[in-house]
Amino acid sequence: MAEDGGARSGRPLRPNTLPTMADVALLAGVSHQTVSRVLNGHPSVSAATRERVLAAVKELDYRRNLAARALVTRRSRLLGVISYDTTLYGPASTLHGIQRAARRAGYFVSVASLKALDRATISDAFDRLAEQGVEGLVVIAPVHEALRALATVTERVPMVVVEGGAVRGLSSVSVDQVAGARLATRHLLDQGVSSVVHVAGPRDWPEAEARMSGWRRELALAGCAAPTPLRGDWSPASGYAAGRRLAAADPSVEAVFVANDQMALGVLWALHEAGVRVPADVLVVGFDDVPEAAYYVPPLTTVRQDFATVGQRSIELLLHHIGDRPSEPPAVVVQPELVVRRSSLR
Amino acid sequence: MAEDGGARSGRPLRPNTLPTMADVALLAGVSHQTVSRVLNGHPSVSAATRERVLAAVKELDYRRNLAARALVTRRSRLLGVISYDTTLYGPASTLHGIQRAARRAGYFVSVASLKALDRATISDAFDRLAEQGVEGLVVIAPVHEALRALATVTERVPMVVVEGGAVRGLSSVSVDQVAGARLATRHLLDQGVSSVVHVAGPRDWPEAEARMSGWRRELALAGCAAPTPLRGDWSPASGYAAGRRLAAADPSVEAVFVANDQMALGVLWALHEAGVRVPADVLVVGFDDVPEAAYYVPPLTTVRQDFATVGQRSIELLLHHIGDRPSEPPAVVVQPELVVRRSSLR
DNA sequence: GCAACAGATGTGAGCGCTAACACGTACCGG
DNA sequence: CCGGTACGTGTTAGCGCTCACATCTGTTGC
Repeated sequence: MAEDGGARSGRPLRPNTLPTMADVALLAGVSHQTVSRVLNGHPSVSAATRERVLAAVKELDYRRNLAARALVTRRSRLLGVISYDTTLYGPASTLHGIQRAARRAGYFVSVASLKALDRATISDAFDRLAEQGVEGLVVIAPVHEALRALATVTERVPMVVVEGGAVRGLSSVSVDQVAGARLATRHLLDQGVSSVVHVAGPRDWPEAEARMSGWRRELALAGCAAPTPLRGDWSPASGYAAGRRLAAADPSVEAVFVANDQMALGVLWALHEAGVRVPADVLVVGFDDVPEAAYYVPPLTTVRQDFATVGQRSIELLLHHIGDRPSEPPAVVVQPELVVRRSSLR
Repeated sequence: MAEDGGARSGRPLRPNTLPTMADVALLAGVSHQTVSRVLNGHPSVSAATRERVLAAVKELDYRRNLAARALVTRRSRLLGVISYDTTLYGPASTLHGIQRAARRAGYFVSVASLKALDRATISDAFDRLAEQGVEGLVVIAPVHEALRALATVTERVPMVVVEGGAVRGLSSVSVDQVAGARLATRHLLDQGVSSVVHVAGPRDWPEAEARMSGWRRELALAGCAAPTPLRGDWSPASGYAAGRRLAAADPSVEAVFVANDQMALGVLWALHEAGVRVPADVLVVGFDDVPEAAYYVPPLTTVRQDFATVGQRSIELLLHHIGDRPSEPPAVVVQPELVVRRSSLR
């Protein structure tokens, strides 16, 4: 065991350079090809040779040069991810799921985290990933514009779109936003309210649109007219603004379905500030189930999205594409789940 | 302009293969070396030739093969990041800062996001990054154990540690946790309370220890005895548990300094549930300034850590190391900032 | 008018690895 | 006892690129 990190016992061919297969081969008294075979788990290597090679690898602290490997195999073992603002809980969790699934499958992940979603930015991100030789692409593209930009990328790289709504020809993974919104709205109606107000996400976001349409559908089913939704931008600040308008304008509001938890937090605070009690006076439901939602004041009823599963499924789908399986399920839909807490219980 | 993505006009040497420099060279009527020069911005290329080459590049939709480039230059232009749970706000923001700074400097980033911080996991992550040929490493290592594991990695890869406290020989970037904690404690004392209780983070986290010692120091300066701190694990749930104990045990508690915002959220809810009013009965201060903190009930006074700057500085420091500048500042300290909101104002 | 030079371009080698094939040696049946 | 068939191992070529150097212009100085 080479526990003394200071003294390298092997004599590399050239100093000041990382050891190569040739160095290992020399030390083990075999050819570099045999070293390669050992490292790649090729069957036809005798146990004794394998031992000797592994010992040499350990002694030299040798590690393969993946660039050289990629060059000759024409496979980078790299997957690319294009994502919007990985600081947010949703994308961050999805990305985490992607990373884990990719690693399990023996792939690396290269991430391009964008601040904007215009065509130039996306195309630049794509170029960077293409140069790295990514074998496939996951696009966490929550905005219509991004998908339009992507459509102009006429590359032959397998691609999976996450949370972008349906796109012609592209396979996608997403949470059933409409179903989630209906769950939330239905739940509020079940509490006996006569209607439900909606604080929506920004236009141009398919997720926001889908949640809105689910809310509309469920209200229609219950025979309620849908009031004009308020618009936010996902931020707590915008939720706060919406909450203030709600509290000021209309004392008849009985229930609010907010398009995400962060905005719901803003709404809760605005209502609290205005002396409106939740849930006694108004019921509130959010969307996402961020880890903090259970400790909001009051604990927030919300729709849980399993981002980890979304990430995992997107990699599974992508790997199928890379494997050239001809016809795969073009779309994977993950079902959301209503998590009931006090904010919606009378 | 090749606006029609469907028709590739160039005739690659081999079909079914991405175009290479040779293909571009052929089309432009120059040598592959000239293509290389154009792409690398080498000065001695005539304007006319450059134009022709760029046109060929565009027509073939050519992109460099970075693996081949890395092989010959012996530079991967890749930086590695080892981080703990990139789902959390702090690491996610830091990572984002790192990515941006790295990209600006022309580097790619490969991330190993760990779920555990034992030696085996860290060493595995290190192996994966080393195989990729990372030129430097940023370790977001919030736990003593990780640093110990890292110390056994006897590699010659430049390394910067983020938020790990001081480590012998390793340069580091961190927020001045002690100063932040003192700011928070001082502020509470300034409100006229006679003492401050602390809900601390887990043992083995240097950040938690530093915040605790800052709190101790400031209390000592004010001549107060420091009560035994409560321990949490950073989660809202653990904050809630601490809050309940606080509310139940001691009606004399006037102020609480909580080691992070998530736990503070749990504390706030526990106090609310117990009928303890914040800030009327008890003052609360958190740490981090997550985006939601301004909308907690009540809005939370907290200590802002500029994670983006931390990420950026860590890359700057790392690049200095890679550039073989002999003696760089071994440690960069970013100053935190107190953000006063209602939870701490009588 | 020719050496000296600078700028623009081409040529060859080789980075570290894997794929394909060639080459042993041992063991089998006829 | 020889051809076949394993199996283990070595040899060679080449992935796509950049580096060092060679070459080939055209321009300048004396």
